[in-house]
Amino acid sequence: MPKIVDKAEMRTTIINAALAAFVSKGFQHTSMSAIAKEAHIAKGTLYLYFHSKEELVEVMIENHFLSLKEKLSTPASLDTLEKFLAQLEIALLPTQEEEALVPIMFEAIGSLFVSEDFSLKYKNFSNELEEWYANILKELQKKDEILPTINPSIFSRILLGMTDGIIMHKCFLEIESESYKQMCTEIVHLVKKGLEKRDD
Amino acid sequence: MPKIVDKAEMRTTIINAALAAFVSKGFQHTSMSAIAKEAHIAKGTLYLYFHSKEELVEVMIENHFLSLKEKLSTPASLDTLEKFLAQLEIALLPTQEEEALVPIMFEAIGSLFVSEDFSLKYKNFSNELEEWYANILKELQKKDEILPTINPSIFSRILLGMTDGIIMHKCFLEIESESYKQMCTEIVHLVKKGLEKRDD
Amino acid sequence: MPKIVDKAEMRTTIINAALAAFVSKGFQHTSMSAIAKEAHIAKGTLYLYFHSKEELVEVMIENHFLSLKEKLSTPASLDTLEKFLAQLEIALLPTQEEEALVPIMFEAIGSLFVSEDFSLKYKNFSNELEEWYANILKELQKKDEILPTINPSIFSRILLGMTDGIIMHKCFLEIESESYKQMCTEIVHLVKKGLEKRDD
Amino acid sequence: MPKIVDKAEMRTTIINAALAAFVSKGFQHTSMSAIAKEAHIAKGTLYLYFHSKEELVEVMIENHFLSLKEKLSTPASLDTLEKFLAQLEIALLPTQEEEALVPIMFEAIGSLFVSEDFSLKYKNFSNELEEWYANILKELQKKDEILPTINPSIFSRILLGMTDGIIMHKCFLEIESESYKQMCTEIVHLVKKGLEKRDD
DNA sequence: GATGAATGAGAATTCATTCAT
DNA sequence: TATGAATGAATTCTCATTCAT
Repeated sequence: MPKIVDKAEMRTTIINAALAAFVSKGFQHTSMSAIAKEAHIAKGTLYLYFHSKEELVEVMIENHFLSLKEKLSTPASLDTLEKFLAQLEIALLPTQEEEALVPIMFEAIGSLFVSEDFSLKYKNFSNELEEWYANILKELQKKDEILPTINPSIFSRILLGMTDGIIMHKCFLEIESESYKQMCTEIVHLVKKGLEKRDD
Repeated sequence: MPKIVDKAEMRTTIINAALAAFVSKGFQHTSMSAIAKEAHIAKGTLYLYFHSKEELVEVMIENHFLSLKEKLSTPASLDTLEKFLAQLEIALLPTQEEEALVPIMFEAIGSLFVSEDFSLKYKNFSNELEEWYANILKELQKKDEILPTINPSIFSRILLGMTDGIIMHKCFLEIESESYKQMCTEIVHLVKKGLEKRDD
Repeated sequence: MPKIVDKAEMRTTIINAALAAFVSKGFQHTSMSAIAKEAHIAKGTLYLYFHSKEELVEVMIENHFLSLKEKLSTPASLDTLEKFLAQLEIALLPTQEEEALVPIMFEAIGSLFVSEDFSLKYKNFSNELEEWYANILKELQKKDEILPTINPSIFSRILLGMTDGIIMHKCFLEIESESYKQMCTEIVHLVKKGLEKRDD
Repeated sequence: MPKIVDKAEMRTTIINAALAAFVSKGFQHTSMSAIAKEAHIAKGTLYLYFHSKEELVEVMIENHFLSLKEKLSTPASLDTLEKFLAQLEIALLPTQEEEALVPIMFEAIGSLFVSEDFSLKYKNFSNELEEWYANILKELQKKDEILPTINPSIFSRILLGMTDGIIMHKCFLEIESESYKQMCTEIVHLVKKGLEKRDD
């Protein structure tokens, strides 16, 4: 009688364990053994759920992408500049978990980028985000909430790059919480000025 | 007398070879053997110039930092908002070499960040840049070129994070040249709006 | 379930293989690869049982110490000078295995002696042996079997040094069996003269 | 115009440097580089005087043997038991330099013993010593100074082994000076009893 | 399904020796 | 002669992956 195991649940457990291990030792210095130990399973069992270390980390990153997407409201609900800016501010605040993930992500992504496959996924994800932002901006333009001269696609890319850069600095440089809040406020202010119609 | 070698030149040669190897295979998948081969020297020779792979990559990154610093004009010469914005635009355009370095940097930095030593260096470099930006902004405020309400330190951090993020996206996502130019123009425009006094 | 292995047995197997390899090539000229080959296991497997070459040789030496100790009778049973001398004669006759070990021991011990840790263990073992001998001598003095003027501790150290030296010469110089027997007889005789009361 | 260098002197200098280096780091952990540095010459220069590390250490050991031989008085001068015993006592007291050499010797000898050539030399040296001792004992027997029943050859081997063993213990076990003196006295006493005619 | 012992390719690093200058 | 840069074989050790139980 085989044990009934929820495969998906087990994968999640393993990914969380892997994440915990990566956070404390870094990606490349964490062995599959260490991950197994952290997950309280045997090394061999790991391979029943992930065929390789690479797959494991790819799924982990994909999950991270998905969770980021889930944080995004539906475009429809962001129908005013104010709401959009509020969303931006949220995007700038990583949860503690995300924050821990960032250095790992960089290390892992760097090493995964040799794979054409992975970099494609990454680009797709980025494009999805860009579209999401662009759609919102287009809607806001239709509603005359923001400058009509803005190129939604270009501006979206800027927002994405900027957000990632700011978060990255926060995570790598351990910017203190108070300063970071000011930075966020200022960024929102900056974007507001950039988008809003002058003569309001 | 033994062969006379310009030690510094040799180090540069090796670093370039390493960079080339890293670019084609990624940092952690590049062995010291491969670097030696790329540099057309023996494995042992490598160790005459760098005591470890870690040292090699650290020096490589430090060199990158230095070359970034050298790109910065002296603060004194940036005495108008226009000049400052021109500098910003330059900062957003990585040379081809820098562009290749970026993914490597992330992979390596991720793995080096476990070392207290390295992360300190990184923070120091970041702080230097911040100061550099902040000094310019203060000068511009004195000269009444930009809004007095701006907090130079906070705004500098934003510029740094933003710049890094935009460049990172360019490098990882292979944004096409034309779009990227538009992004740069738009960013400069955005920053201009954020800094300049409205009622000019 | 994975293969069930008697860990202790495997360690013994490996140690024997290592010993065989050391005997034919010397300690420092024997690589871990060679030991693995001799033990008919993979290099990696070796490291499942011993974390380093140093640990392997330390355990090997410790085992040797233990087997030497086990050769010693209980002090209580050596209650006459004759019995004591018989024990001494036994101590002078290394088994074939021990004989092979001796040159290895010297080479390894020489190189291990840089480690404070190891030299401490070695001294402790030596001290134990000294105490063992000294206790016997004290008992024999109590029983008026030997000269009361003998200093048990000093005499024990002499016996230990002498024994080691004689065995060492046997092993390094390949003294022929017949001569060696005569040497042992003579030594026992010498010690007897040194210990016994003249006017018996 | 070539520098005039006394080849023999240079070899001595190098050997002393090597010895110093070996003492502080052990034989196998001392590289030729380190020896060169200690001798204040270049690595390449080392090879002008010794063709290999092995040759260097062999010469070093041979020198040690020679200096030991030189410590021996001429047999003719040891014409009484008392004089012989005095010589024995001297043989038991290594100079500070010799003492440092002993652990090195063991490590090096162990590793050199794989070479048939070297072990032969070692045996020859040992045989020479044995003969030297045996000759003295024979002379003493002729002069009726010691027991005629003693086998000079066998007894010599015992003395040699014993001496080496005692010195070895002193060097490895760091026996304190006072105890060691007592041991020496006791050994001399022991040998005296073993050799002298009872009814004196 | 689960286990963890076994594997062996491959990594970083060392160092005796050579050789161009 | 003297030098020390260059070499590359050899070494120790790691770890992703496999597989017998």
